[in-house]
Amino acid sequence: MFLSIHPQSSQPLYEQLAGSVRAGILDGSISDGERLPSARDLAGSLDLNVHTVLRAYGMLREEGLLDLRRGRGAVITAPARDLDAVTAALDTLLDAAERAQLSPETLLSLVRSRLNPVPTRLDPEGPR
Amino acid sequence: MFLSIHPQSSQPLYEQLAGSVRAGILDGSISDGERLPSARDLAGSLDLNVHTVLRAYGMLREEGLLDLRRGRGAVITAPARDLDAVTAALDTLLDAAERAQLSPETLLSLVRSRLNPVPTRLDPEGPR
DNA sequence: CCACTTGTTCTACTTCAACTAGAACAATAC
DNA sequence: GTATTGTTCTAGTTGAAGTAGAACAAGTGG
Repeated sequence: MFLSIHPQSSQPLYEQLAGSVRAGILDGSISDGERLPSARDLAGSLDLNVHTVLRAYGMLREEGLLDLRRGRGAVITAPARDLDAVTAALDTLLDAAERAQLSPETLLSLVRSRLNPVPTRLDPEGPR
Repeated sequence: MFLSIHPQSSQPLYEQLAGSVRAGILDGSISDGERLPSARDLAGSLDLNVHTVLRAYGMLREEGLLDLRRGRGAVITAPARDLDAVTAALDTLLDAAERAQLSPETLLSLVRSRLNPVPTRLDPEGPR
């Protein structure tokens, strides 16, 4: 199981860690029912703080990917998914984006705007 | 021209602004050669600081989307792009992701990892 | 030439998320 | 019971984001 962290990245550590677990689930290197290291252990081996690891674990639980219980630890609860269509579509998208000479930032903006049309946080006044 | 900003969003204001301009270029509401408001004007109408707007403008310039010159302002330098293939591929991807029951976070992680395999900032030690 | 506009480049300050640190506590495993 | 492990606090540091003001340089337009 490869959980890699880049301390110099602009992405928050807990995001990186959660993303790493998600990627592991998708590519099959982490399978359903598998037990992740305890937060304290993982924090030790990745040289992170326990709270940072627990924050990532908490995110994954909210996404339904992880089951957390005291004394036992973190267990993957990811249903089997068929990703062939997703990876194929992603390949097509990246190819099309390259042909259109879209920068990575632009493509990410595009994807983000489709995934999250409006900010979810409380926004009493709305857009200006 | 719609440049909308959500002050409550988790995304930085300058990122939102840059993303809004990118989106405007893509959907045709901002066209090549068009002049954006001066940083001071835009900051006034969006209720932002001048530096925040200039930071967004600077990002867009680095991406080759904007030409900045003193006294004249900000002019779009976006080449015409054919986005039909991109939007079609994006539709397919979102559909496939929904079928596979991937959360938005997971899908974004997936796209990000394909766009940016390794963090670009200086990272003397590499992953741990 | 001259006044004005506008980006460029500084310094300085505030705010807040991210991260670290330590501790006490509660549920679970063995 | 004992050890493990997540849960929940408080508290502190760090750095990016954002604001604020000013001086400056290169254009625009009269």
